[in-house]
Amino acid sequence: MDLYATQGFDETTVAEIAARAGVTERTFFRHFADKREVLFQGSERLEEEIVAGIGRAPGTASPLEAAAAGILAAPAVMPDVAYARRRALAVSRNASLQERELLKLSSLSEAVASALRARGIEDLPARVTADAAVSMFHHGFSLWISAEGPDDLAACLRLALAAIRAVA
Amino acid sequence: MDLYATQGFDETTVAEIAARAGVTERTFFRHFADKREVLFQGSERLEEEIVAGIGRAPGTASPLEAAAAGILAAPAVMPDVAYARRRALAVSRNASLQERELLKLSSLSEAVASALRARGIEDLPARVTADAAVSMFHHGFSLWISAEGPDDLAACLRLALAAIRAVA
DNA sequence: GTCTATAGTACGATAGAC
DNA sequence: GTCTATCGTACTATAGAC
Repeated sequence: MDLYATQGFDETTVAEIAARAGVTERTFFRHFADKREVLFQGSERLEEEIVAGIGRAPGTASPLEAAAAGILAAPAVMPDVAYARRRALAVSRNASLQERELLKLSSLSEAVASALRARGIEDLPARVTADAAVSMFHHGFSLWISAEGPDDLAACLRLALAAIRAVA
Repeated sequence: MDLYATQGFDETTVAEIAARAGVTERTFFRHFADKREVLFQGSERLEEEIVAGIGRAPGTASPLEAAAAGILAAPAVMPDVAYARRRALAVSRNASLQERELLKLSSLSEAVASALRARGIEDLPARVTADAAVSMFHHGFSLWISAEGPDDLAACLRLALAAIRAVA
């Protein structure tokens, strides 16, 4: 993060990162599939937490309610806001990092859809509800790290959910 | 597409593509920013058509109705279903192509959100409605190139829209 | 840990089109 | 006479093969 923040992502080589960490380039690639993956370490953990949150939702909950309950479990595994802002700045400045972020969000959508199908929801409704949940996470998170939104991530997520509900 | 289909994307070099086209590698990179971009040529055109469709929606339309009207303008600029299937197969087999596809969809979402803001809609509602529209496009398109859905793209898009409406 | 292929960039030259 | 298209070469860093 220090190297990315001071020099930029493209201007930072794997050799520099490895040297800073006291290992060789080859060791870096043993731990991370590629140079970008360093910034996406907590993503599986986040996905698991959200899926677990959906599992805890009452059986009477609607698809959107269940999915939203999952997203509201996210704050438990999020980093502090200062790190989140640093990271978001780096991502916003680099298209390839944005691509990777979108792939992670897409993976999250599939995990949510799968959890909804496990609750007996049909395929197409599960998929579009999962997309809505990811939209809720995405814009709630953006609000959180922006200057305007509330300091509390959960409050930001609820604002995003309210906006989604108002659409229909 | 022939090379990607027979050998796979990773196994196809830019040198091979350039040779097949009768130009040099250098010329290839003049036309395409990178190797993946070849498969995403019509994306700006699609974006323009959708934005224009939103512009033609009546002033009385709700945000979701206006956005959906834009998406329903998409079939006018889509390739034939056989090509779409070939292309989708190549993308599904390669993570980096999926990343690029998601970036294009993200760009589409921003364009839709911008068109909605131009209609006087506030920022957050515009963003989540745009995400819903992209979800409609994505799943309608998937249905179209799958074996199950209707042959008509517009009919597939309407099915996706109905599923989104049912969520809330 | 070693070796290597290939994507993609930088800089530059040439030449046809209108 | 400007604009745009092609091509040449040298180079670096990523990432995969072994």
